[in-house]
Amino acid sequence: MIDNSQLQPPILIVLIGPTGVGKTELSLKLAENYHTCIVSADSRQLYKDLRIGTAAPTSEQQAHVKHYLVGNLKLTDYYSAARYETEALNILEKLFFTKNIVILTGGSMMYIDAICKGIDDIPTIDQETRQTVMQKYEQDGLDYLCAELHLLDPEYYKIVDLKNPKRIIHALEICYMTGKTYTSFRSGKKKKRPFRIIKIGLKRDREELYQRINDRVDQMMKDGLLEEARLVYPFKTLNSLNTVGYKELFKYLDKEWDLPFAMEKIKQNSRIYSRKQMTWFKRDQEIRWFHPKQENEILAYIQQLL
RNA sequence: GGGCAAAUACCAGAGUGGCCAAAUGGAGCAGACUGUAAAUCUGCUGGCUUACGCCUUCGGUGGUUCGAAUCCAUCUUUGCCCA
Repeated sequence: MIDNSQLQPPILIVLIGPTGVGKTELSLKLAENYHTCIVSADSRQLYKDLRIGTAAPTSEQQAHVKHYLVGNLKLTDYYSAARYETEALNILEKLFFTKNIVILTGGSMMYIDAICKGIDDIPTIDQETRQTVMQKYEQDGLDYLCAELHLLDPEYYKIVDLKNPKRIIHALEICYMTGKTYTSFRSGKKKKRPFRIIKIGLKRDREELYQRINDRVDQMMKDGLLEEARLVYPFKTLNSLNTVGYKELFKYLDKEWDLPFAMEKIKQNSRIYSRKQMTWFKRDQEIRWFHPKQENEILAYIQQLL
């Protein structure tokens, strides 16, 4: 007597798509349908104090379906895609003890990839190194850092975007801190996961998506986004608040912009972000695309793969 | 009715005789992406072309000039001022 279902690896349904496309709504339906829970892959919904502006699932929604990795961080907490990979995988491992299907949803492209493909094990940079490199950057400029990188990791130097300070700085941080090249940590290997992955992409016509984004921003304002922004204003320089919806309102609070303009900018930056997400997702051939309304087709598609 | 100023590409706005298809910024479009990624960065943005290049543009028309977005005349529109 062999129960075949026990031999099948569990399944992670990955629901992705640009901001405002309707992931949350559909993820709830799928979760209900499969009597399972949801793990978020959203780098900003992680923060407890950014509920409204990140369109995080509401407490009612969360009472209905259990969510993981939503609202569990303080704005001051250090976080990264690597940390996310570790935490999310731990959660998934536990969930798969009791569930055969779990849903992962969110729009943070790199977080999704961290789960599905994995990222290399690269040490986390300590404060001291971080400051040292930052100081060099500010004092000597990007060209100096590039020259430094050319010496320390010529291989990476050849392929990096030499105009992108973030990349150069990070590579140098690794070199300084570990005494090894950044290249030596870059395996580029896809990690094996103990579960199957079904990637569902949600997309809408651009016009339709933009309309939803615009409407959603108006709704957020009605729901108290400005108040939320005021509360977190003291932390505005933190990376966690380099976030669409907040950075624009900080400009308003700083009296640089008037409110209607700030709102227009939130909408615009959200639209830009949605395009950036699509650019990233387009490369991923594993994604099967649907319109959010095609619930039945989506269910049928999943069914056929189970 | 009179006087003055302005009109530049999607928008704003530089350019005031050749180095101008026209700075710069914004917007738009496309792209890159392994550690703070809602971050950061790149390219394109008059038409045709892979490109060299060619063609059509700087409110309209007509001039001056080897050559005009730039000078002149005139018309139109807009803003301001005086009546």
